[in-house]
Amino acid sequence: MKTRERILYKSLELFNELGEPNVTTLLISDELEISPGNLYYHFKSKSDILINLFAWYENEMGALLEVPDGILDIEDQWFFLHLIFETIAKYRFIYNDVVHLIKQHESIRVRFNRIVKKKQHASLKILKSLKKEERLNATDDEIEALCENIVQTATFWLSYSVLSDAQLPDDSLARGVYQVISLVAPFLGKEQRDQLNELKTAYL
Amino acid sequence: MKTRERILYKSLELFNELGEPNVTTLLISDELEISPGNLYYHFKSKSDILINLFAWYENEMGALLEVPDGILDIEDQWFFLHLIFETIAKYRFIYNDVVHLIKQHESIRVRFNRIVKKKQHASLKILKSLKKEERLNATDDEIEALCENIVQTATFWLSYSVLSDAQLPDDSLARGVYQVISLVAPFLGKEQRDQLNELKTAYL
DNA sequence: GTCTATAGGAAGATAGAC
DNA sequence: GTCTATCTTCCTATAGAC
Repeated sequence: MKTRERILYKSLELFNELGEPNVTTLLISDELEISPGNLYYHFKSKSDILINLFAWYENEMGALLEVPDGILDIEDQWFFLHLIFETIAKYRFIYNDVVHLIKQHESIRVRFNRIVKKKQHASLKILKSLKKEERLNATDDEIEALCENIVQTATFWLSYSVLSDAQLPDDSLARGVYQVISLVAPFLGKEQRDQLNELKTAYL
Repeated sequence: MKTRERILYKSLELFNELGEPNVTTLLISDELEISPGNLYYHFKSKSDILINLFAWYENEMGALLEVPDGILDIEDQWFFLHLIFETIAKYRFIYNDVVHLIKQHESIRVRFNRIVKKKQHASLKILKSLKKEERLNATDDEIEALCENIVQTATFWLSYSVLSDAQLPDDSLARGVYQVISLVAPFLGKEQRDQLNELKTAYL
């Protein structure tokens, strides 16, 4: 692996573990056993590293959010949400720091906002096709509020779960998925609510 | 107002506006037109200021969470939640920074966690009495998941709403209250769902 | 591409006079 | 209680040799 890439991977690891503001360029270079000067040969600033990592995240999450066409079964939703949560976990420093990140980098505010909009759009799409298929029983107002709650929960579940347990426990992804589906469940038919319970016992 | 108090109020204001890590002791003293030395006469460190503000928050939120006995009507819930959201808004630097705050101050982790537990306990209490009165129709599993979602939404709604709008808009508190009640609504009877819609048109 | 050395600056905190 | 002056430390970033 080229040095440039090694720097990015190590930064991601350290940002996630310690939070971006607590990771110095010196720490990154130390951990990689290269000189700080070398790091600055590859990146002109610490922000530069951050922006590059954000671009990674943006691409991965963006790609995921393209596909939610024809996701109808609870199991498909479970799987889809799990992929979303994995991506969030992979770049959790962004989520833990959002408010600061967007305050300090206007460009990130715009781009992160675009992702949030895409998430809302994806959930709306799924909910509307569920309604069309008469599997979901909800008014338009209810769907709108539900949509916001889904995205909000997906966005901050991991931050929330860190509050109780210092470490990120293994099952907290599955738990997040379960929480999101619980939001939709009361609007579903009996059959699908039972299916959710099965999934719960299987994964939690 | 004594200098000590003025420092705390100004710090709270600046922490909320800029985020705690971006507020220096020099900035605080500048804004108050006192010397940095004077600030350090009253507080032995920046953390010391933070811990004091956290204690304020802890007291106010703790007091609020003592009372949710006999809250049954949607309107009472609306009012109660509004008080909660106001307190969160007042100390929003804590919520925007939770993950860092608890990583850097173990004592805050424990204390914030205690508040979260109290919040869960309060919602559980309300939900259980609603069920007992047969106004709420949900299984124990559903109530448990609902409870988590309520607290999660209440905790991070403000951070979430900052993502789309740079400023905190006036109605975002009411919007947060509405989102939380929307979580409960599908488990309520028709009469109370209508009541929620009335409240929505009244406040949003 | 990589190193060493160091500039330049900001932030937290203290000493001592008034 | 409050001020000025200053110390120390830490961090980002650059210069210049190899």
